[in-house]
Amino acid sequence: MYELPQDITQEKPDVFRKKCPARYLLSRVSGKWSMLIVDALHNKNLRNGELMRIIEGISQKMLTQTLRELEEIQLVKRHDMQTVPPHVEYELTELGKSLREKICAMDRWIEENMLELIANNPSIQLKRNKT
Amino acid sequence: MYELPQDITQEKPDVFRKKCPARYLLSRVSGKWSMLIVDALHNKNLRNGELMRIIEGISQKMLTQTLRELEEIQLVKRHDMQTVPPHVEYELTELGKSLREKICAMDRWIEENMLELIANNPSIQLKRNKT
DNA sequence: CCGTATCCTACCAGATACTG
DNA sequence: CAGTATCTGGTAGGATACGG
Repeated sequence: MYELPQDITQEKPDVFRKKCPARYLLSRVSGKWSMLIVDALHNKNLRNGELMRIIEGISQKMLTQTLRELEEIQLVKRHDMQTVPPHVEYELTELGKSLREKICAMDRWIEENMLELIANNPSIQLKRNKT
Repeated sequence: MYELPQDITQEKPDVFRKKCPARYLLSRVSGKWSMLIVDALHNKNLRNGELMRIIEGISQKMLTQTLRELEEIQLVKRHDMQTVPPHVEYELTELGKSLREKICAMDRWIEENMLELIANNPSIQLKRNKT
């Protein structure tokens, strides 16, 4: 899906090109958990447990893993208070806050158009994933 | 990830709730191929082969599969011209065009901020997926 | 040209148990 | 509280071959 480009700086960013870093970033950002985490962090910093409670169905493993990935691409900042018991907060970076606008727009759009999207589609109401 | 709600109509759409259809729709829409296909269909109808050429790296299987899923949730309309050789076009529905705005906003944002996102991250430049 | 049908594999992600 | 570590199965998705 994503291959190393010859020279990143001289390449025009383009999600349609499989060798472009933009494609890799899209796959990271568009993940379901990524979008939900960024959405959840909209107005305040949240702790591990708070995120677990807000995002129903996410596992501890996927939460941690996704947070680390979001940190890596500069969207989330991790604040470890170095206390006992541990207190860690996650915060959106400026870049993250900027992206959040786009993600929230999508999430809210989906919620607003939910009934229309599943209209005449009894099959969707039958689909269920485990967990 | 997604479970059947007791009664869809009386439920407030909420992507954070795992039993809400909005969660299922998000997972469909946020898929990497889904977003690229909707993005690609922005200003004109496209044929199977054209989509294959525009979206580098997508397989025939995933293209067809994703198009069928987008059809199912009323985002894409399939036009079979019933000719020999076959001529099939894909078009965004009104709902699809509405969503396209949100998706394009995300894609363009990623492209514009690509260099900043991978800054200080030589590791990302080393990551590569097969294909 | 526009697909379907199989087969097969990697890895995504859940379950569970353990730690500072 | 906020994580790691390990095991495992399911499935996303690639490769290939065939068909109208």
